[in-house]
Amino acid sequence: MTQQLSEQEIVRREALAAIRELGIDPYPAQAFDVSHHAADLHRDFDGTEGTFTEVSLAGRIMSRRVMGKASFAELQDSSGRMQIYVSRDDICPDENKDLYNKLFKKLLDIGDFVGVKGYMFTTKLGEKTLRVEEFTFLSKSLRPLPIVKRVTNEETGEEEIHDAFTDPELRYRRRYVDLVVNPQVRDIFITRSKVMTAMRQYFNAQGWLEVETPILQPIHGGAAARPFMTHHNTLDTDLYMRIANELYLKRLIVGGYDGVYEFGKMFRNEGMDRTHNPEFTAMEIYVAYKDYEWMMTMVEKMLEQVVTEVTGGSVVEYSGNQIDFSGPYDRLTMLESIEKYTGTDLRGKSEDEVRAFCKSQHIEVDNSMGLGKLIDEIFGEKVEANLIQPTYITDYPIEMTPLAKKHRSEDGLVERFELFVNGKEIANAYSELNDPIDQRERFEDQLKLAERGDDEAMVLDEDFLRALEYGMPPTSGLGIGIDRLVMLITGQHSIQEVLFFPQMKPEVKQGTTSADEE
RNA sequence: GAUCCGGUAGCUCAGUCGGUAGAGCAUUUGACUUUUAAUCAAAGGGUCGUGGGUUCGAGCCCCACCCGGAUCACCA
Repeated sequence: MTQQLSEQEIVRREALAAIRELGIDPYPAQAFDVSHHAADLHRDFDGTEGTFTEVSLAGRIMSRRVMGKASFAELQDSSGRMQIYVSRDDICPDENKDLYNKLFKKLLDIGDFVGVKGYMFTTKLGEKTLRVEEFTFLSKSLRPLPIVKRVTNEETGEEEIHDAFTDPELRYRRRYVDLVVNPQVRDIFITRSKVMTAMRQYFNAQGWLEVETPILQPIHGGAAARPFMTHHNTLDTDLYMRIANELYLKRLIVGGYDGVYEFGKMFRNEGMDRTHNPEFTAMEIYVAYKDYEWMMTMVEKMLEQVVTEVTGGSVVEYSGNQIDFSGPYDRLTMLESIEKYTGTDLRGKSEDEVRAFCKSQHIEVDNSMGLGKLIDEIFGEKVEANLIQPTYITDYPIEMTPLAKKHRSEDGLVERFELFVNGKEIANAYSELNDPIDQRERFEDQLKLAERGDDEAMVLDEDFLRALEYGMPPTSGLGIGIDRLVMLITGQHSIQEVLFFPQMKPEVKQGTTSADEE
């Protein structure tokens, strides 16, 4: 495959060859010993001469200002940037000045990796700077990076960004470039990692076990969604990419663990938009001998701790709302929430009465909708968007929740809650159904839905029923959409901003014609 | 899936009424030993997303398609 090189790419390849001609390996194998990171030096060096005299840094050259025999450059490592001062006679004490005159001034490009050793000082303009005594070339960059310039406006004191690398398509397709030039993007993923670490620490401290369960499943159970299908050649059997791991985690509770949790990718063959990616991360946890009321208390404690550990406080700003994750959170049953936001109490109402209410509220309904579906529609239209502060909605209609236990006192409802924040669901939990006979009937109800054409109805999993027949303790289970939680905590409005590599259509290469599909 | 917006130099963008393709940064050459988007002088760099059409002439108008974004519908 031949590629058309731009002028700048040709120049960089010529520089690569010239570096080799100087006897310098542009891709040396040996390790470079790093003593500090840029952020450490900005924090710890107070300007006192004679401190920080043996400092070595490594990273990319991000800018360079050459003034004859002396130069300034910015070196960027994983922590940030440090200005370096390079003087010809410092790095070339002998007669041969090639290292400065040729390598540093001519052959070095923005994006190249270098290692520098020297001592810290403060320039007359007050910037902490590393004066370089030893300069080591570490890796050549053959493609120009986008040049993003940040400058502090002297009048307003605000940071202005020039020539920002903002095109979403390029940013997502070349996330590595995005991460190099946009530090705020790097920070989002650091926060994402911290969120997951803080959750793990919370669960591990309770003695619950982190587990892994199959991604390739013969039956796509545990949720209502269209799956991806694949095929195992040796077994000659079709397999599904999991849409949920719920049924496997419950099998582990049957097996005797007190608590199990899994952070896992789920795969759903459905539409994509600002809040949906075909693969996404869910955290599911199951704890024996507990119910959904206990789970609500656990979740609010856990989220308060996680948000506080990650952000330094319990309040997060999102879409102009101050969202406070400190518990306890409001708890409303679904019917109470509808009464609160519509003024109408639907308790004890018949399906026809509820349908008439929908029409009076201009909510679109059709005759295939049962009572549970109608109530869910009203909730979605009238209530959901109002739930800005973390709020538990409890006690859902039984029809839509085949894996939850029937309510201990309310007919037609199940012991389920969802946690809403900023008008969006971020967690879903049940007192888990552990009655194998009831569970079989619920699966059979789902089969009837499937026969009526519902391609998202849940599939009957005979082995899961067998596990329940051996006996499962009363258990509460919870799922949290990690991507959406991270969106909230980092203030992002697109799931693509919290996934390193969001799903994209394949890049089209020029000159190729794609065969017609279908 | 529907509607709207966008795709022009390595990057960010401008491009008037349809009449020779523009700027800043980046790149190249030169000057400069404490710069701060360094500065100064000069130069090179384009299949205007793809394919058709209208026209004497298309970045611009028309049609189709590709990619992306936003909104809506469905879903978590």
